[in-house]
Amino acid sequence: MNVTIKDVARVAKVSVATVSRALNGHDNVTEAVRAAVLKAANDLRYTPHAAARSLSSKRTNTIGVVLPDLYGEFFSELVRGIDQVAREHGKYLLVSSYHGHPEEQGAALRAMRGRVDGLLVMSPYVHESGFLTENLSSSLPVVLINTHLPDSGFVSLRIDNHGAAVQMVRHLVSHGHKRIAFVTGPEDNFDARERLRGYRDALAELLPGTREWVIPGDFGESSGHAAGVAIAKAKVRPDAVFAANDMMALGCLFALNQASIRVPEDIALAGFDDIPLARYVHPPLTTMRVNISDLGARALRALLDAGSESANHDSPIIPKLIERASSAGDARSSERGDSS
Amino acid sequence: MNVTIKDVARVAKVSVATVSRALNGHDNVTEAVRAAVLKAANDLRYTPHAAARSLSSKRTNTIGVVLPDLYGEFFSELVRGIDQVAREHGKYLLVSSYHGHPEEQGAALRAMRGRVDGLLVMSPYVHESGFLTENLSSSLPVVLINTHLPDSGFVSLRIDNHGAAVQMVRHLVSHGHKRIAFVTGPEDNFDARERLRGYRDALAELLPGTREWVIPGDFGESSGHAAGVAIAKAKVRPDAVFAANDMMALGCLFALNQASIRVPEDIALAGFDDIPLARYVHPPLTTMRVNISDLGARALRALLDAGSESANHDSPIIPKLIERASSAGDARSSERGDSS
DNA sequence: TGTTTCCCTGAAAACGGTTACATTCAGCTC
DNA sequence: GAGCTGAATGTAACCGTTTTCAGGGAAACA
Repeated sequence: MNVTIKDVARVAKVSVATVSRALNGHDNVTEAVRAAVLKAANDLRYTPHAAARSLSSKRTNTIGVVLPDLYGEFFSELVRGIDQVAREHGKYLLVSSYHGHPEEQGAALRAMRGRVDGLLVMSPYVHESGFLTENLSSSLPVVLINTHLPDSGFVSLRIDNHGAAVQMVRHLVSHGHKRIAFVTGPEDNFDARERLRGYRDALAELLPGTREWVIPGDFGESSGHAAGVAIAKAKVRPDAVFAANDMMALGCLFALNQASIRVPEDIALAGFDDIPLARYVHPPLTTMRVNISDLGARALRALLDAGSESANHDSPIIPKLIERASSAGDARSSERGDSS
Repeated sequence: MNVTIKDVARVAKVSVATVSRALNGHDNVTEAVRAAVLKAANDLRYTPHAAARSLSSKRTNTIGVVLPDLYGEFFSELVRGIDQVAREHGKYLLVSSYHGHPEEQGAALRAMRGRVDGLLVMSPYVHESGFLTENLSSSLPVVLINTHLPDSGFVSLRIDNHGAAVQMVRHLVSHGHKRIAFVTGPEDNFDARERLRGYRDALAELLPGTREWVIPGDFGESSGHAAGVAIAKAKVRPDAVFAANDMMALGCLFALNQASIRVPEDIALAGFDDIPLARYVHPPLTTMRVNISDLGARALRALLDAGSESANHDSPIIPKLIERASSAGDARSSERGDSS
């Protein structure tokens, strides 16, 4: 059996209430008594039982993080940002993933009851919004990350995918490209949709009358490769290809290489995300950098701020254009790694 | 206020004890009653309060994961493996990081009391073993990951860094290389030490009489770059460079490129880890692949198996040699990405 | 029909804290 | 010195479950 608050009380010769007060830093405790309690607690190597504490105090000091997948750079960066803020505030992180299945997500969300003080939820699947609202109805404070859930009333942090896509198209156009193809992400992914929408809007604005050129993709490298093959085979090729994420851009790059199409001389190429790989491939990839750890950090701050509505959490994260050789006029000017 | 078991009991017109039994699948409950309880619970959208439950049942269904850093590929892969097994067993993951400071690690470990049923701990810092044993003394089952803690009695999963380094040196030697330099990792890192030891042992065995050539590094890309610069400046250059991890190998590669030293024609290069980047650089990097998610999965399985000592968790994870162009005799034979 | 057995159900005691409320006691005031 | 005040401490209720124990009723048996 583990040592409980009663043991500490007995050793310190005070009541459990006093022990509780002393350890929690309440001010209505004599210094002498507090010292005695602390000493006893130390001697006994006492650690409060978290479950008991949260049962009576209704606080867990734990934040639930529910993500669609614990995979890859995006996830680790997001968690890193969240973790940083969490440790600043002495909070714990209960992470949970659901693999696409909405029921699983619902179960994960519901099981958080009594475990956490608040919830960080990311759900980029467009069709799941129903499930989401249904399972979030509880009284827990929630902050949504990159999740499309209009009029839900939840605080929601998002990336300005639309604006970033516009920015990228603008960049390509400014380099003289006219026929710009776009490789899409999964249809049910909100980010992918927004990027596509940005591409379309920018095209309409900057190159009125141009026909859009949309190639389906799924965010995977191989779908990018397929897109590249399709482009290589096309009678009329685009001047530039804008892929909805970097992995597809890389797949596309390989396909173009195989077809002996030079990047950027023959076709310019751009991606989205700025994954670490992007700067290392040849030519280095022009892309939109998203500060993911910042997204996570902001999300948790917003959650902890709940109540004080002062902060304007609604301003989206603005990705930053990272201009590298894959879209440059001069392919020789390559960017090197961080070690320079 | 949230709906409690009492509400369910009232609606189902039974006692709370019966509700508890019915919901937990005990067999001493009439089917009719169970159905009524389930219906009531469903209607009320009842979810048991986790803290209360674990207070009385002494089980939390949560596993604590204490890692040195929530950063990068290693972390996300490890957690992915752990998460997979966790969801298979309906467990939750409470993750916590400590940033180098041993006291922080101790605090993180102690604070897990009453929160988790078991602990997965990774602590690659050699000097921390004292703190570790001190804070792990609790009655929690623990599995160590890649942590050097001799004779502690804890189950410990590890990567065979020594054997893998030997394997790599053997590979380099078999390609005719005689002067093989080694770029080390941080001194207080156990993996780094083991790899260095493997390099030394292999050298002594395969090339007796050869002097070792050890260049300090810290696992960061820039230290690899520095090592490359040093090598480029050396009067007598090595035939091959074996870096204790891939990031340093990449840094080294850039430095060699800058110095117009060709890889692998002039100097062969090898890394360790097989990070995704490794196959994309030019030339693709020969390295040792470590199945990190498997490491995580095995660790959690070992933890859940605690008691049934049948499984032999002591067999280390054996990394696999991934032979790519950076160490090949013929630099032209390059390996492409996954999309092929 | 009376007794025994067994199964289902309910009452209540944990679990380990926090906290509202009661109590005590020292220090003041008059 | 009695009465008052307020701070320090103790007592006990409560948080929402699980689980032990006891009770009650039906089925089985004589």
